[in-house]
Amino acid sequence: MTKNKELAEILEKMAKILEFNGENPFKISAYLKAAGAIRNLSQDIEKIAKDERLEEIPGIGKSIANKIKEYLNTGEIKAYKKAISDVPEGILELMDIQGIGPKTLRLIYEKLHIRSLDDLRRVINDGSLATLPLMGEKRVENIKKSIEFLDKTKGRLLINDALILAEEVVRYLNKDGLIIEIAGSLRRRKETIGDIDLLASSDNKDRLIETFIKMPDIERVIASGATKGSIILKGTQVDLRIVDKNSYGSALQYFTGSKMHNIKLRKISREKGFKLNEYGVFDGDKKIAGETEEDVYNALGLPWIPPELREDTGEIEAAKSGKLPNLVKMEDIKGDLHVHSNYSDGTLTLEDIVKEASVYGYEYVSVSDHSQSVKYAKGLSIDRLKRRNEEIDRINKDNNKKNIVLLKGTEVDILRDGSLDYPDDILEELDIVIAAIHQGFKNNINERMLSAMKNPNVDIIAHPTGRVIYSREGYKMDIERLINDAKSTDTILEINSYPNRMDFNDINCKKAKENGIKMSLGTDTHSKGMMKYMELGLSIARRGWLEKEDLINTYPLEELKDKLY
DNA sequence: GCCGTTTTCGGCCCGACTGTTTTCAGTCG
Repeated sequence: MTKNKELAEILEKMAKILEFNGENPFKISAYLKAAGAIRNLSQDIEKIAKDERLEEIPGIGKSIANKIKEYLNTGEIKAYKKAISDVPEGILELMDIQGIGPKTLRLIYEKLHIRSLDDLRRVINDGSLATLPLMGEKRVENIKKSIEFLDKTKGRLLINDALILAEEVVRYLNKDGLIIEIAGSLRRRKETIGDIDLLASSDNKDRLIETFIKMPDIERVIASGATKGSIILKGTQVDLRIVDKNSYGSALQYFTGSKMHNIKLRKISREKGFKLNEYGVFDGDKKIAGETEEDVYNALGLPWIPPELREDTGEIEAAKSGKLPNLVKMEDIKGDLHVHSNYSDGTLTLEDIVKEASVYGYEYVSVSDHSQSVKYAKGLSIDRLKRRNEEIDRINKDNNKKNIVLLKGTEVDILRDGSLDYPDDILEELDIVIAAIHQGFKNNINERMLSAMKNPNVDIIAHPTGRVIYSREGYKMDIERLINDAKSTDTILEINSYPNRMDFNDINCKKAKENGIKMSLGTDTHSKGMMKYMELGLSIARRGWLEKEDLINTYPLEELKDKLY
């Protein structure tokens, strides 16, 4: 699906160029909408183009469809090539600076011949920026600070880091019976978060904003008004919005987004003759909903839609026709199928694992230690594996009354030649075999994974992910092919939710589901906090529209056994 | 540029905050 990504990026850049050229704003949003639609596609754009179905994608019409076809056929888009050649290199990145929009950019380009970030820094320092119309001391200062902020923060926060920061702020503000919660992309549980949005309801708005903008460790206050505050905290922008109780539901809906989801809802609202904003649903001057999110959706003739689905990727249509998925929930999860013990590189003893899992009410946990050749992760020799299994047997016997079963598992390495790191007779003795690559990242990843999947002892394939991989150059895996291979070999795909290893993301989940592939949630936990990681994994699954039956670790133990061996 | 149960043109979601100017344009989400 690399072409999907490339095309989405081109269309987004086109939108920026159009914006710089002061084109019709609706044309700009048309490009952005098309880009978003392609980015969220669970199908390969090349396949759709081949089937002549491009224009069936909402947001893609004749003109953009032709550009897509041109790109797929020739590798370039003439209109794009021309547009980009008319725009000075480096000017587009200036649009990422908070406080500089298209009008200002055009102005500084024409009056001061700014073409790069360095140019901009120069005119700030020599004072010429301040001489422009509508440009005063404060605006220059804000732009200066925004540049510093841009330099300092690289990219977006991973969801788990964003959650920790957001919860910190909520804890700090949450005094005096306040209603406060996380909204925005964090509530939708996106893998990465640009900024943190919080919504609150309070009798004393002024005092809450005051507390908010005076939090310790604040780097900068961007805005503070009567109902809204915006700060930079630890390199991340945090927005707080305060509304009255009777508008809380509509405000929560509004600030949860996504933008595209909201735009479509407003459209539906208009079609019904209503007006929808963050204060409620209005029929003329009469407010007909707003206190809860359910009310808002119901007023528009829709059932409540889970935040994780609100991306305008078909959820509104599904809601209309009563076909929303019944998303998998935490209470459906019967166990974790990928945990490391201190036999290999984890810190938890087998007893610790049982103890923690029993708190969550799990029925089983698979102990999936590394195999013998992964020396840096204390991979288990066959001897140590046997000893670990004996301990598991002992613990299971003792724990009968607790109803938790430890499964004998392994995360067996796929070696450089595609063979597995334990002989078949050893693998046969195990309950669950996960195969994964930890070495030879440059060589034939897909081929080696396929050969592992063909081994009847392999139940689950976990693909290489995360820090380990991204730090090695030349790593290349085709996830499209992985999904096809899993399908042809009837192998379960692991959704690995260890922080930073979430490249088997929601879009891939959706695609795998459409191909009828079963998946498993494996947290890859090495220390305390299994549940935290499981929640992350669950959010990927939910964003991928997965239902209970799509995940094998929602099965009770007996059914799981049938499924695996 | 896209779109259509007020269809092939004329719409396109809606409001808060800032800074500069004095009534509002620009930016953001």
